[in-house]
Amino acid sequence: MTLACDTGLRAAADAIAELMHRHGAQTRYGKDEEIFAQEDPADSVRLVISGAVRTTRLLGDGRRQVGAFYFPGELLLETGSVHRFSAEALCDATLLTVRASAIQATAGDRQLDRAIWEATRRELERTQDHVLTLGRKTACERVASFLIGLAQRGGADRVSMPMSRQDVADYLGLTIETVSRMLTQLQSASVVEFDGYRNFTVKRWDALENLAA
Amino acid sequence: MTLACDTGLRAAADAIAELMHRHGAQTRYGKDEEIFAQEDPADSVRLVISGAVRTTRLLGDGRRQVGAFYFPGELLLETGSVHRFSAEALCDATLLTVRASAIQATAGDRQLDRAIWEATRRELERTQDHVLTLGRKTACERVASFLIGLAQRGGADRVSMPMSRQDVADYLGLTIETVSRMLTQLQSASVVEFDGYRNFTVKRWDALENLAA
DNA sequence: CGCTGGATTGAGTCCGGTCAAGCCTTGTGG
DNA sequence: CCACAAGGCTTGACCGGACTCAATCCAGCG
Repeated sequence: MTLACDTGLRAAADAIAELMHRHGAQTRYGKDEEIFAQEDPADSVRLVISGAVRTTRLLGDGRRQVGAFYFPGELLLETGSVHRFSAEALCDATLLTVRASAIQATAGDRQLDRAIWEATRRELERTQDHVLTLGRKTACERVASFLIGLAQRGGADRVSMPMSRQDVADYLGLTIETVSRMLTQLQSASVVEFDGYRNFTVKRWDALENLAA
Repeated sequence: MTLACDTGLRAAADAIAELMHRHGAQTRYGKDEEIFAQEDPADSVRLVISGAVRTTRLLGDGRRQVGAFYFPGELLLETGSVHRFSAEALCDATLLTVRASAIQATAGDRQLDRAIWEATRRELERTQDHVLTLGRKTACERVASFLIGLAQRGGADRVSMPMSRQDVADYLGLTIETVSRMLTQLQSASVVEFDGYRNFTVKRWDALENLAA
């Protein structure tokens, strides 16, 4: 578990994927099915195989904040002993779950430590970016940043957006109406083009990146 | 070093404090002096001895987001190879700095790994709370949450608030005017009482916690 | 087809931002 | 020790971006 330096990172990622496939149990979840709940004991690491997942927290009066979205190949891990978020499947999804005890049983494997460390580090960096977005960006900039994030992770030209407008709103600290208006606006400006509610293509990358600030 | 109460955690915290005192170089920084800059190589871990520190990020057009504040006993570590934030002293401050290479030289010390891991875990959790605050809380709730955080870390009855209104605003995603109005409001409601700009006492804890949501 | 629930669109409101004085501490120099 | 300057903080008036409420649209599905 070392701070800097990227050598061996790929190997670490492979190590955990391999370990998870060896020790993990594969589970299918239906749309909106709960994967774990807030306050549940956090004793597992999960790898998304297919589909997508959101993590959420609730405020006493029902206000909801989406913490993050997870796509295939990404690790869903909570670092404490109790879940601070709940997690639900955005759409039908398959996850590979490994109990922390199984991981500890292989303790001494530095590559594994390394992989979990790297996942946590990435999570922290993503969360820090999220703070900047929520703290200092306008509605339009938030939506643009969000679309960029999706498009970058998607890889393909036509980007799939499996979450609802409500999920996007709760992720960006906005309302569904505002999200909808901004998407319409971006489309009118020919920056992106939607086909259906859940798929879009980036038409003008430079414009989108400018709008994201 | 005030990490939680887990077994061995205290020991881990002590381990890093001890290591830092053994290998670290103590440096003094004046008010607003830069400790490290965004984009600088991140090759050190720092322990705050006295004073306080803020980390900040800038958007292209000058909008500023404060990532976090660090007080004595807290570790200031950036997990990647390059700083994603800059750090400045809030007031005159003393820090103990250890190069990552010195830490790697003692690799094999699991307690040390553990301490850095715990610090990162805490950082992630604090950042996640920050996201909830920025995404879903009102101005008043944000300020109340912030005061609670300060008061809890301070310990004493009379809480010191070493950062400026601008720092608070940039931390909470508000303007100095709004922060000021909320503080006035909380004081009018006898929830807190300020003496001077930089010190306050919590008068009604229950009310403050209610207001923080 | 018609139903249903999510998404869009519109009108009006309000919270927090902006702009502009004015105040208060703190610090400096006489 | 006081006077004064300067910068940070507060307060007020006004504005505007995002929220609220409500009507309508439309894609997906039975």
